[in-house]
Amino acid sequence: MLISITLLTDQSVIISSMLATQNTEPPARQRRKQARPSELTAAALDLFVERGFAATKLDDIAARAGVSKGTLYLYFASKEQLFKEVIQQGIVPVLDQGEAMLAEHEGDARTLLQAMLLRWWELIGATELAGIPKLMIAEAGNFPEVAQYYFENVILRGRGLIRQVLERGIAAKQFRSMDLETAIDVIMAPLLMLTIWRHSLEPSACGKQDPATYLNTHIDLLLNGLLVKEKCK
Amino acid sequence: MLISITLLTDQSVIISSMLATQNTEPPARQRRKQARPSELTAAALDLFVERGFAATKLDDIAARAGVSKGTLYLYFASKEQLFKEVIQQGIVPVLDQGEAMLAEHEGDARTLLQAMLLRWWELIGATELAGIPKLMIAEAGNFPEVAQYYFENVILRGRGLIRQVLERGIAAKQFRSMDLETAIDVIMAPLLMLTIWRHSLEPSACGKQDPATYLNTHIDLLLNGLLVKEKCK
Amino acid sequence: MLISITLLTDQSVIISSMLATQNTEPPARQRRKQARPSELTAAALDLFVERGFAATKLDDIAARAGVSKGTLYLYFASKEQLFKEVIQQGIVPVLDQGEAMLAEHEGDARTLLQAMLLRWWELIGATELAGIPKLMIAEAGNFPEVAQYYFENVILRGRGLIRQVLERGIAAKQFRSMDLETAIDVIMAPLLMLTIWRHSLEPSACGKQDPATYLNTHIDLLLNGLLVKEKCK
Amino acid sequence: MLISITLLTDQSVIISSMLATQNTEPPARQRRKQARPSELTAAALDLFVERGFAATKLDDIAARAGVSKGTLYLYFASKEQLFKEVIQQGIVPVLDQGEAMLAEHEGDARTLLQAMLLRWWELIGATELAGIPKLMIAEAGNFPEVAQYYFENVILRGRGLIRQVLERGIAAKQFRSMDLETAIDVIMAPLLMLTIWRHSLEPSACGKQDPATYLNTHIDLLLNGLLVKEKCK
DNA sequence: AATGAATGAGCGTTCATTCAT
DNA sequence: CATGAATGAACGCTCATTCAT
Repeated sequence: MLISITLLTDQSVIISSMLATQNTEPPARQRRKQARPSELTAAALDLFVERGFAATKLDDIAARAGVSKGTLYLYFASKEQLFKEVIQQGIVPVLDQGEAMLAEHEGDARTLLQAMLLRWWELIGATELAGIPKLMIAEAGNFPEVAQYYFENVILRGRGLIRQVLERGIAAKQFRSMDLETAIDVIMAPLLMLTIWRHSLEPSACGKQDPATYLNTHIDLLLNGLLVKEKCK
Repeated sequence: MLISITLLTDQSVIISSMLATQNTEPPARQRRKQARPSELTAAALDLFVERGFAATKLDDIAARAGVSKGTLYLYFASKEQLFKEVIQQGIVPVLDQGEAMLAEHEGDARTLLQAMLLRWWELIGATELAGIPKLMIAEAGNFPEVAQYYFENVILRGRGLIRQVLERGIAAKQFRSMDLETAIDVIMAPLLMLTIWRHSLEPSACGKQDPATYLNTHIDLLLNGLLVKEKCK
Repeated sequence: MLISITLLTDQSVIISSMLATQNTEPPARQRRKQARPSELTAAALDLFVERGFAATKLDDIAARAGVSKGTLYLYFASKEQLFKEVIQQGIVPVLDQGEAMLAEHEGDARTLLQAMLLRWWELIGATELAGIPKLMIAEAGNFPEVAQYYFENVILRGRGLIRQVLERGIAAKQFRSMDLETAIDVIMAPLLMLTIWRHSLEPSACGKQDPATYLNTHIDLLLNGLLVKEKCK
Repeated sequence: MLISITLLTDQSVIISSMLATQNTEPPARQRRKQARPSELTAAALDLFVERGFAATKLDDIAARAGVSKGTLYLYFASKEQLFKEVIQQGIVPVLDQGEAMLAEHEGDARTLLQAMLLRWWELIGATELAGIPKLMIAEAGNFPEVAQYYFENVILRGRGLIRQVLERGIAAKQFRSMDLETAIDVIMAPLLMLTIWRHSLEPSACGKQDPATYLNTHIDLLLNGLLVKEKCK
């Protein structure tokens, strides 16, 4: 446990530094035609997350992106199509990175699990992509086709990553044997809730502690549990 | 752990029986005047959860409730007012029960924590109220006033219940010392995610294990952690 | 020819009196629900004829009918559906009358032909229905389905009426033998052009003679031809 | 009549040969600068006739002409201006030819009338210009200024041509005396209806006889009438 | 109380027109 | 000359809200 605490402390530093690394601007101005679609989806993502699909007006998306309403239709056939591309183009690339990371990683399962959760925070939780889970949850009922896509290409793949880590740890007798699927839920739920929270009720709440502490405590609890360990005499 | 397992097994039975206890029909037909408003909010809740506030038409709510569209305006001044009452009347009463339960409970913190989570499932997770968290998350951005109300009267009070249990357990040296607020998050997040999941992506997903197993595993992991305990020689 | 002239003179009187018999108002005010659709299609017909389908705005139709734009959608699912009903409900009933008339008529073919053309003028040419041929011509390319319907239920049936009269006259040696289909065209074209003219270029033209004279001259030319008859010595 | 029949047979040959003389391609590729405007109006005419003015998009015109949408504005100040030029440049030159033909023609009125109607078919009815009457009819209400122009420069001049022929025939005792204006209508209506028909409902209709037969029968009926001539003993 | 016909402001979408390249 | 990205006014259609019955 002492090691663990020390490690966690170190990670706090790492996480904090990660949080500062965001939004590097594109270098020059050869934008327009190429950059436009992602500018538009970025604006749309913000507003869809903030207000939901139906309550977001195309005028507002266009205004936020600094274009006129008609311009949206040069790039997306409809509001619904815009929604689909917001989801698809937004988060799928991240999964590729995650799977690459798992493949190349060496080392014990515990360290790997920590690294992956931190990486998730770095690539999703701390970026604007963090709004997608809330958005997808809110709109799944209205876009079952997109929900299906999201389930297969984001959720299943993401769970697969965690599952492999847990299996590796159980095989190495590092982790207890457990119901894998539920364990994945328990691991991811606090992280997802954090991103959901930040895009929903947090503005109506009072103070909130920093994510670094949150992640550390979550990982600590996850690894060691709530109960006081029996003393070894 | 052996004790724990036994207990969990027992709880499975309890939970399973709880899951069967739902949807008790109102006894007779003295409805109309008194029951109307709650029939309308019930219909509205279903549709708001399924489609979101903006995408739900008053026609559909009226149709589901079996009345005409104009009738809604005999009971609610506007669609927004209907939304507010759906939230307020839906979930606040449950908190009263929870606080009463905590006040009268005696016994060790571990048992109390288990009992409260099971009770939460019984009163919220297994009922139609389980849709409210998803709904509130989705609409908080559009109804900050309702979000504020929800935060103060549902979230803060609910967290207070868990916090007291944790404090009791820490004081009795049954629980480790930890960051309380994060611990509350970690405890509640999987349960909340379960209800959210059921009202969003689950229809697009394949099979899902039963909630009893889920709750048991969650509590087990929560209490004991992921790591293999060091052997005591 | 002397007989013919006398007859034509009489017909002028008949035609003139026919022209005065129009638009008898409905007696009472049990209208609303029943009368609304036909009020709306009447307003739509006027504007569709005047401006064409695409150039007619729903606002204008609603304004002319004295209702709001939304009201149109209580009776017609779309602008296109409104167009279809304007055509179908407008002119098909008239064909029923025409076929009934033919069935009961006795007498020589020449008189019957004259009577039918006059009847056509009375029921179509002199009413607001006269706008439908122009409308259908202008929009056939955009609504092939409606055009198909119009062809089968209006044009074919109408031509059938004329064809029977011609066949009756040829059998009785009253009419010359001729290519029937072309003869039908030649008979109807001036009448159709008259209605088309009145709903298109007439407002841009100067004076125009009265329809009674027009019909008389047309029938006279039709029956006797342009050439001076060779004297019989 | 025998003479007449023989003549008509000859005319069938003439007409048939005329029908084959269409769509002569421009010889070489000195196009671009000079030919552009007429390429654009030709494309516009096709689409205006097929769909009407309002329902024709500039994109479609540009696409059919093989240019970009912006290019249209290098030659026409607006869509409305394009419409005007389609009408004006399309049909006015033909009237010049007609008037020239009348001036130089010698011979009896009957032959002249036949020749003029055949010529009309050759220059208008059998070419793409045949779409203009339908177009003008459909859009007169929306473009009164163009309608006025069309009336004065096409209709009045065209009627004048026929009127002179009729007057010549009446003066020569070849034609009966009649109401001239109505006679012009009766003569032209079947021809106009033929062109209108071909650009509107014909695609929705079944088979159609050939124009040569149609013209012959029309002229025969026009000259001799429907009634059986009284036998001369 | 309950209805449902009527309303009209508002939104998604289209398309004639402009203009920088 | 020619392009095509961008615009914004306008239109079809929706739906929360009202009110006469």
